[in-house]
Amino acid sequence: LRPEVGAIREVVVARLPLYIRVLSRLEGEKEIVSSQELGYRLQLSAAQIRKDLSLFGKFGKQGRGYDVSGLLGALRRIMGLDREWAMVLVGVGRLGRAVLDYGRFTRAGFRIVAAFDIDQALVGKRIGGVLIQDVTELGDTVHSKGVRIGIVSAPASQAQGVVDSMVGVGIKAILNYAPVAARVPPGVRLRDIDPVMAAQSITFYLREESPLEELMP
Amino acid sequence: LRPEVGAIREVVVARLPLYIRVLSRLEGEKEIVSSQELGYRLQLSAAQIRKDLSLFGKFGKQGRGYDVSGLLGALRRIMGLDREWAMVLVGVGRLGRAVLDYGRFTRAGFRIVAAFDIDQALVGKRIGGVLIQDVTELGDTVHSKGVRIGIVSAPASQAQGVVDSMVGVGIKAILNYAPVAARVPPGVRLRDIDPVMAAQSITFYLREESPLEELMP
DNA sequence: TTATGTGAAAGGATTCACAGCC
DNA sequence: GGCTGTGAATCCTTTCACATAA
Repeated sequence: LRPEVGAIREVVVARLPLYIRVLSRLEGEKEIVSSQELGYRLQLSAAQIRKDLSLFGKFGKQGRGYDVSGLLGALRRIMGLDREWAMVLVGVGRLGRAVLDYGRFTRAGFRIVAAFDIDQALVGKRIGGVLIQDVTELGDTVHSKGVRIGIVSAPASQAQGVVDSMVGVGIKAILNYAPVAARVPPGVRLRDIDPVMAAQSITFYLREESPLEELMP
Repeated sequence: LRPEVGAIREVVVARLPLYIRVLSRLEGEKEIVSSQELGYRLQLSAAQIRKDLSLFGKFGKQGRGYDVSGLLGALRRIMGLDREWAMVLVGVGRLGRAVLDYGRFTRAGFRIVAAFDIDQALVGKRIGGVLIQDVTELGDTVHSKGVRIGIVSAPASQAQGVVDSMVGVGIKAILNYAPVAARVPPGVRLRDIDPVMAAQSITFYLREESPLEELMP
């Protein structure tokens, strides 16, 4: 078993942070956990969890289960979460300020090291301890601080442009808060954060009135 | 072809809001769009889009494509987005206030009609025009206003309790901003909104240092 | 006895490829 | 010529079920 990053499927990678989240909560509470209990807590099957973990190694002991803090540490290392990650944020409007004020990134090891905007009234100020710079300085900061993750909190109309600039200066991973389907070249990863889409994906199940057939052309 | 809500797969339902998002942006810009162009903009295959849409009816014209506003309207009706949805929010801390201030829900047809907290210092105040009530009044408000969607913005330690209360008073869909794997009974839909997990799911691809093999037990 | 790790089987989702229509 | 709608084929994901180990 020689796992290559490319051999691990994206669905699996997306589940590991879930495992990390429950394990963190379990740590201190109990030493050992079974795939069954993890599955119960995450509403996943026990087999799924065992198979996911088996892609990266043999972490469990038969007849017992998994060592909570051992597994947690291993998953953190696998995901690259045993270090701090620097991020830059572009777009210091209302949304951008909320993101800067959001404490959970810091607690999880993600540090926003600089923020950018085109509005000269904002440039030079600090929000949540972060200096706001002019967007033209994006490249310099990204290079000098070795940043690889960007947060787009610009308005929708400017989001693609911001994404392009980030890609241009070498950013490899983007969290996009703008409600647009941005395009990125291969090799750059994009994650959309859009609470409205989450809400919209749920109303389908609430509209048991008017059956679908009536809506069909 | 008689589509039943239950026959439509969840992956498909999750994509429809994406289609709605591009179509809204396309509306006014052009009249007709092909599955090819939609696929290009969303980084999906044209076949995928045609197959998804075909589950709900024949919306396109061969040789031409899809009528942008016609398709947009149809998808909105299918998703139940041709009406306003009332929501309640529980947990008016920093995060809750940011959600209340976030204008996009309103613009998308989701109205937060009431907010709840246990902190008596907050009860009676208004944020973004929304009255903050004591949590004990949750049931009354949900019933009198016919609310079916809840937003959990309480601290992690209280999130499951809030979810349970919401379920108890008849809420059927929950947007969970708390970083916990909450459990809901069958029939209640839950969507997690967790920017930190989004960030964590991306670092795996950034850590090409230290190959996975070295991390294996 | 209990619970992992894992091939084999089943079940879903996506893509192919083409008939049919504009 | 161009593009949809759709069975068939492929690919991917999840579950089953059991040998294996503590």
